[in-house]
Amino acid sequence: MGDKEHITINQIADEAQVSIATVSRVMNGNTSVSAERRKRVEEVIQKYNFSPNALARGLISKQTMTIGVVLPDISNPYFSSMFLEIERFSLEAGYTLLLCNTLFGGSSHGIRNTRDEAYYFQMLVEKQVDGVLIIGGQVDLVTVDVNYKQALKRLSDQLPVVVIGKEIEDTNCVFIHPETGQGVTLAINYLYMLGHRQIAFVGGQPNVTITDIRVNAYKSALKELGLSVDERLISLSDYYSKDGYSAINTLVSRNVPFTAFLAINDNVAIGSERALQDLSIKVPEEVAFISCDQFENGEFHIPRLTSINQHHDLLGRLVINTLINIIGGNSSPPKFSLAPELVIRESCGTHLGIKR
Amino acid sequence: MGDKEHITINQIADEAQVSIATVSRVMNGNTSVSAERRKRVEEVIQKYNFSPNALARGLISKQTMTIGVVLPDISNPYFSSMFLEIERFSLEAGYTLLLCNTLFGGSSHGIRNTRDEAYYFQMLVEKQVDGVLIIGGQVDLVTVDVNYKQALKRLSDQLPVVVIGKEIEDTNCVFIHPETGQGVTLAINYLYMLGHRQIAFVGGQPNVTITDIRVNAYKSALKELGLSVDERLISLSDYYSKDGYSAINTLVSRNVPFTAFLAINDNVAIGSERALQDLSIKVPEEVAFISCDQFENGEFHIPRLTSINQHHDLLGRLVINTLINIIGGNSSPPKFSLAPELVIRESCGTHLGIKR
DNA sequence: TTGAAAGCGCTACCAG
DNA sequence: CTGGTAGCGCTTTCAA
Repeated sequence: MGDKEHITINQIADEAQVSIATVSRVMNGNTSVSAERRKRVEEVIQKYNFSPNALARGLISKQTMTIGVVLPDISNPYFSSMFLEIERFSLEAGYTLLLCNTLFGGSSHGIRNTRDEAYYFQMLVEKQVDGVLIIGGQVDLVTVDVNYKQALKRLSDQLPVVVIGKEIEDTNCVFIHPETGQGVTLAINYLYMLGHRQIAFVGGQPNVTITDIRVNAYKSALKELGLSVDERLISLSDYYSKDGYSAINTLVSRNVPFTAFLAINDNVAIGSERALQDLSIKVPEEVAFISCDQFENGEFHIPRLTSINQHHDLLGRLVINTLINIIGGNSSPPKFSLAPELVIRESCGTHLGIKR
Repeated sequence: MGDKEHITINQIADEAQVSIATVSRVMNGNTSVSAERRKRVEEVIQKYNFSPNALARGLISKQTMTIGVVLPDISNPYFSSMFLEIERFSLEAGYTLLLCNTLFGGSSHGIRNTRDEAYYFQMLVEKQVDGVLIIGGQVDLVTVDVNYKQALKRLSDQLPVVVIGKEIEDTNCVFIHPETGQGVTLAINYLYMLGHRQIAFVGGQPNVTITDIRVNAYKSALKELGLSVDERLISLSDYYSKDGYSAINTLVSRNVPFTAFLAINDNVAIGSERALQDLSIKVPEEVAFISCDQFENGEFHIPRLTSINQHHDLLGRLVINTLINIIGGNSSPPKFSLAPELVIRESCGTHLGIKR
C-alpha cells in the first residue's frame, strides 16, 4: 500500500513555531525572513527530510516543471541518443521528463500499443506538463491523419508544443525540420566518385516524410550526375535490422544489378549486410554501402560503417532549448543549421585517408 | 508563453447548469446522476474538450498515476527494451512514466549528469509519484555507497520502491534479483563441449554486481569442468562496444592464449570482435565467443551472435507488475524464475543444428 | 439524485 | 519581518 507517511508544510511550521507562510518563504529562498527563524525552519526541514508537494505547488504556480516527450520507440538508437541529450538539458533547467513511447508502426520488438497518440496528448494535458516535445510518429507521415491533426491542434492550443518534423498547418506547434536530404546528396556524390553507377536505396517506411525526402534527394542527386533513376532499385521497408534484411532480399530478387546502396540508417545497413552475406555477395568488394543515419556502434562494425552523421544530439539540444524558451516566454525563432557530415569508414571499400 | 487558456470544472458546471459536484460525478463514472444531467454535462465536456486537472485531483486522491523509472542509460539496449515492456504494462494500468537517466558511470556517449540519484529521488517524491522502479545504477555496486543507501532508504520510506538488483538491507524496497550466473554456466559448458579449454571473460565494469556474479559463475563453471582459472584471462572494462574493443586489446597484450571468450553483452561482443579483426585474429575460426546478454541486433551480425537470452522483457513485465501490485495494496511476493536460454547461432563457429 | 462546503498542501497577497 | 487568509481545481462527505 502507498500508505507511507507524508510530512506537510503545516507540521514543519508547527514544530518550528512559525507560520506556514514563513516556511514557504524559506523554501523559496525569499529573503524576508530573519536569520534566526530561517535557521530554525531549515533545521526542522532537515530533520524530517521534508519535500514540498509539487502538486499543491503546481496548482498555484501553474507550472509543474515537467515536460512530455512523445516518440515512437525509445529502443531505436535514433531516439534514445536524442532523448539523452534532451534530458541532460532539461535537468539543468530543472525539468523532468514524461516519456511516451507510442510504438507507432510497431517497434523492433513487434510490440504495439493499445493507445494512440491522442491518448497520450490528453494525459499530458491532464498532468499539466509545461510543454510537449514530439519526435516522430504520426507527424512524420507524408499525409497526416485527420484525427491526429485534430488531436495535435488541441494539444498545441493548450500548451507549448515543439515538434521535430515538417510543418503541419492549422496547429500552434513550433516545427523544427532539419534538412535530411543534404546528407544523401553527399553520399551519392561520394559513391559516384568511387565509380559506382548503379546505386540502390534500401529501407525506410514508405509514406514517411524522412523516407520520402531521402528518396527524393537520392533521385535528384542521381539525375544531377546524369544517371538514370530506376524505381526497381528502390526497396523500402522499415527502420530496423530485420527490415534491411528483407529489403535487400526484395531488391536482389528484382534482378537489377547494383554495385552500391544507401541504407536509411545503421540498423538497416546491418540487416542489409547480413542479407548480402547470406546471398554470398561480398561487402564491400561487390557491393559498397553508406548509411544515411549514424548510430552508436557503426565504428565497431565489420566493415566499419561509412555513414552520415546527422548530429542528432545537437538537434535534441536545439529542440529542448527551443521548448524551454517558449515555456519561459521567449519565443526565439529557432535558427539553426545542422550540416550533415559524411563519416568515411570502410563500408565503401576504401579509406581514402579522408578519415576524420 | 505557457499562457494558453485552461477550462476548469467550474466553467463546465456553469455552462451545464449543474453543480461542480455533478460534473465530478459524471467524470468519475459515478452512477448517481440522472440521465438527463449526465448527458448535458457530457456534451459540455465534449464541446470544450475539457480535461480535469490531475494536480488538483492528485492532491485529494493521493495518487498521481505516475511512476518514476530510474535507470543509468536508456540508450543501452538492455534498459530500453525493458523500459518498453514496462511502459506497455503501465499504460494498461493507467500509469505514466517519468524517466530518469542517471548516466551512472557515463553513457556510451560519454555524457555525464551533474545530478546524482539522490536528486532524482527527491524530485520523484516531490512530484508525488505513486511508486518508483530502480533498474541498475548505484544499486548495482558490489559495495553500495553510504549516501546512496541513505537516499534509497528515505525514498523507500516515503513510497513503494521496487529495485532490480540484490538486496540492500535497511531499506524498504522490494528487491527482484534475477539469476544471472546460470547463463554463464550454460555458455561455458557449451564452449567446453566444443573443445575450448582456454576461455576468457571480457567486458563489464569491475565492482558491479552483475559483473561480479558472472565472473564468479565463470570461475565456478571452469573449476566444475576441471579447468584452472587464470586471472589474466579476465579483462573487465565496461558495457559498451568501445569497452569490448579495449578489453580485448588488454587481454591480447597479456599474451595468454585463449580460444574462446565470454562477452558480458552483445555490445561488448561487437567491440571485441572488431578488436580481434584489427589484430588479424579470425572469428570464429581462431577465437569463438558467446555473449552473456542478448540484444536486438545480434541475429543480424556477422557472424550471427551466439548469446544468452536473459528474458529482459519478462523481467520488465515482472517488476512493473510487482510495483503496481504494491501500489494497489497487494503485496504479492514476487515469485518467478527466468531461466536463461542459450541461443546458439554462429559466433562459436558451428551451427550444431540445435538452432531454436 | 443533487448541491453546498470542507478541505488536499501550497503560494502570494495583505495587514500589521 | 511576520502571520492570516484567500484561493489553485478537484473529490467527497453531508444534508436536503
